[in-house]
Amino acid sequence: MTIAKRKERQKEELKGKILQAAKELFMERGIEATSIRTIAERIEYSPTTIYLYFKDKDDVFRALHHEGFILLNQYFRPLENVSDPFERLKAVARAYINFAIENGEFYDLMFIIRSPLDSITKSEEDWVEGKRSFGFLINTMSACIEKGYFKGMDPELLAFTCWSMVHGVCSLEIRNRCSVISEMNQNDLAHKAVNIFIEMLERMHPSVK
Amino acid sequence: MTIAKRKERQKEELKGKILQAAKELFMERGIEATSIRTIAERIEYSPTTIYLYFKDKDDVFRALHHEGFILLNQYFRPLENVSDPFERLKAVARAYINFAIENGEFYDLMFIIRSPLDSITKSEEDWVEGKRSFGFLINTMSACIEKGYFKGMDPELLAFTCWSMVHGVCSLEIRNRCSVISEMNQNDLAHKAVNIFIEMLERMHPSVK
DNA sequence: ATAATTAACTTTACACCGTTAAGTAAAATA
DNA sequence: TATTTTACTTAACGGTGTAAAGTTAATTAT
Repeated sequence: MTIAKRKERQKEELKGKILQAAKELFMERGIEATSIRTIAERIEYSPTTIYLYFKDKDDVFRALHHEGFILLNQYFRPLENVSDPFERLKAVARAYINFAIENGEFYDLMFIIRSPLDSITKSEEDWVEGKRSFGFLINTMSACIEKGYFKGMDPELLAFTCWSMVHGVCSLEIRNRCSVISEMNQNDLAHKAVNIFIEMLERMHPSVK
Repeated sequence: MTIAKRKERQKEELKGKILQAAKELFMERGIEATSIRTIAERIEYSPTTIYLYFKDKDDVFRALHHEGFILLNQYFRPLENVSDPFERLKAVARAYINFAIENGEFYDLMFIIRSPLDSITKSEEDWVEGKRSFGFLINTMSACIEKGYFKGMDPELLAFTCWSMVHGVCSLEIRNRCSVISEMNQNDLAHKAVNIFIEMLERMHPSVK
């Protein structure tokens, strides 16, 4: 029966190789240039072989989408040690932006692109990493509220609002919509905008009023 | 020479028909399903005819992109009558969201999609409508600052921050990233989030401090 | 040991896409 | 009437995702 196990392992290995090639290509050349055929070429298999391991192209990118959220959660994990919830909230915002800047293609796939997500929200099971990410934000927000920040507000709604703002900055940056801004402000624009947003959050704290 | 004029007119007419067909298709079925070939089919010409009127596919969508900004500016125009700058700022935010909700495909094209913009920022000339849109926001913001709001802040940076937030909400909505939010909050999520943001802006006003 | 079955992969093919080059028929000009 | 120009089409190239059928080697059954 050990021979069956080896086969199993080999299948798993090839699946991994496909994913690895897809990841490399889409990080090197972007998602647009990553086709089933180019993936196949890189691993030296015929294109249709990929369909023995993945349902369709979306299925490949769904796997990368999943990896993206694991990576994002790695950005978040160290922040669990920031004990003050409001400081943690600010740190989350900054970590999120750094993730976006350092992993533009992943960010695109996870939060901007249309295709593979429709099938994800239905499949639920691998979406758990996504929920963990947003969960961390909600928990942080709830802790803030418990500590007296943003009194009387709905943590989920407030978390979404913060996410929206930070996502807005990141997606405008990634999709090149920042050219309307004068050159003087272009540098570090994302962080500058988020600093303003954080300042707004600070002013909402009762002690500042 | 009147015959030449008629010809000129007819050429202009066909160009208009192409654009109209493209617009219909992309509003009905989305940009993905709007190909040169489907546009050609709808106007009952061969696909290659389109290339006699537009440089390439991007050129077609650049024209629609332009139309989109004209439409957005129509949402903004009535707000010029709102004399109080802070009220105007709030109205701009709401108008922007309404535009996005009521013209999802246009919004996608104007603020999310990758393709046709790279060529736009270079061509400048039809980008004027886009500049008018953002200019209106900046002017409003400047008026706010002049009136004592957001003291000492950079109007451009603050305008960008506001835009980011509102864009974040709209793009998460359009690209279906709101399913993490509980059903209770799903209704009118965009406006709920923006209301929170506006509340933050209000708290930044010195008189509230 | 030989025959039948299954697994892993490839070849071929279909229907789409954007785009270019060559061809055509009618209209305008010489 | 002959020539050129205009407006358009046909055919074709190289790309895409994907399904069906074919192939070859390994495994299992007799």
